[in-house]
Amino acid sequence: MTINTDPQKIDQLLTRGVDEVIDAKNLRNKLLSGKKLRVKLGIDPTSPDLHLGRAVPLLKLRDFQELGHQIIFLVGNATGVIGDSSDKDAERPMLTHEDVKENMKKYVEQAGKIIDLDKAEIRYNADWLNKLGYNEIGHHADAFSLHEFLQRDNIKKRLDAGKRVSLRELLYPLMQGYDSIALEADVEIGGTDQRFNLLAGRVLQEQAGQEAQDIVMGNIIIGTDGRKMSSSWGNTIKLTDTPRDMGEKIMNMPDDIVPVYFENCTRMPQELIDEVFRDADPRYHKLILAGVIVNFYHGESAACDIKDYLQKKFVDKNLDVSEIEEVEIHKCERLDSLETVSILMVRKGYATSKSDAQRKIEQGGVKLDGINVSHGTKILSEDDDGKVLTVGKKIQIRLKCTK
RNA sequence: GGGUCGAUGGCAGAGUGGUCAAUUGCUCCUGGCUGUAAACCAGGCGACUUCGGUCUACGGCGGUUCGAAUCCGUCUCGGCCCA
Repeated sequence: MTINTDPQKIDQLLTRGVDEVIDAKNLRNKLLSGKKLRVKLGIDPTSPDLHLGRAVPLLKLRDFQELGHQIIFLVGNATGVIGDSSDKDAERPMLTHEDVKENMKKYVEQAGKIIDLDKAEIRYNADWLNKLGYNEIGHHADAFSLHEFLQRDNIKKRLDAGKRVSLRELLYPLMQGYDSIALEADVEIGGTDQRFNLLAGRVLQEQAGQEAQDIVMGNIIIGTDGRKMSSSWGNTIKLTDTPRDMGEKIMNMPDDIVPVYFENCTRMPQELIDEVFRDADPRYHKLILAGVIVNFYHGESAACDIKDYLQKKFVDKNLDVSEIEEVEIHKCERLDSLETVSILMVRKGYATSKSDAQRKIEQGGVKLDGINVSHGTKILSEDDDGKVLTVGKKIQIRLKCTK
């Protein structure tokens, strides 16, 4: 495949969703030269699902791929065990190899929704990192001073707060940096929180006699509640989310982060985005955004369906009963009857425990066909077949009773 | 290695023998308001329950006591200072 050197495309590549490029001039020239570049993105399998935040650099990787460059999707099965604390304000616990292995499988598959895996180089950094000995590690470590490490903002904060900083955490940048040597990377993509680690790659590559990689730092997007997107906050949109979940999360997000998502999480042309924002209605922006994102991850027909659904649910507010997710009522052997509302809620994860379900009911948060479920434990009956159960503002299901 | 302080619910952080399922703040949840969200206001926030209660929980284990998050011993882990 030939390398696309269209200057306009290259500009787009170096700016959209990008916070900073090092060394911008050098990278631009390389891209214009028509040379096929080796572009690396590493992701540690620290949680089972990729989310839209992680997808930002993946989309950037895709941009490179579309221009014809060799992309490398690096699974951090060695770095994942050590754990990077770059984006954390606390020490990250070491994971077990089993955890990492489990997460790894799903990662590659999910990444395949964004990049073309057939043309990508998929690598695992345990293949080289776990072969290093103290001799080499010592050599790498000598390229950095403790002072540099301590100057990192999050490390400094933790030290000032009297929190523990493990020596292990010093190893992380060395590992990520060595990956670049092993892969002979020309470019590395990462989030802005990765700055230190990304720069470590440059230093180590030069130490090893390679040309230093250029760095493309993608924006860090915020979560659906306006805070930093993080799996532990539960404010992520996961790539594995159903179209409906994706759509509803988007409709419920704060208005002012919508443009951020357009820029970083989609590749909708800027002119079209401007067009969308000429309409002042935030709900309209969100509807479009939901459509674009669902289209990308779930396909066109899902996107049409979801826009229709969201329009009805959030704008027209007259959702057809038939469009509400159907949940089957189970039997409850202990009660010798059908299950109760609270058991159903716990089973479906709408409440964390029966006590929690009971509280929601008592507070008037649970309705059956628009009527508050009364105190005590409402036992469902066959008469409830087809009735709509609402829990809070967001959950709505239609009950189904099979005889 | 020595000294010293400390470990409490998702987080922060009170409590220092019974009135503690544990003050308070944040997060979170529910209701109200709103086009959604936010903000704001109100309530809630261990589990189970026949709604009388019952059980589990203040780093682990063991002890003192009628009774322990609180006292003692020991172990594990962390901060700070010294070497």
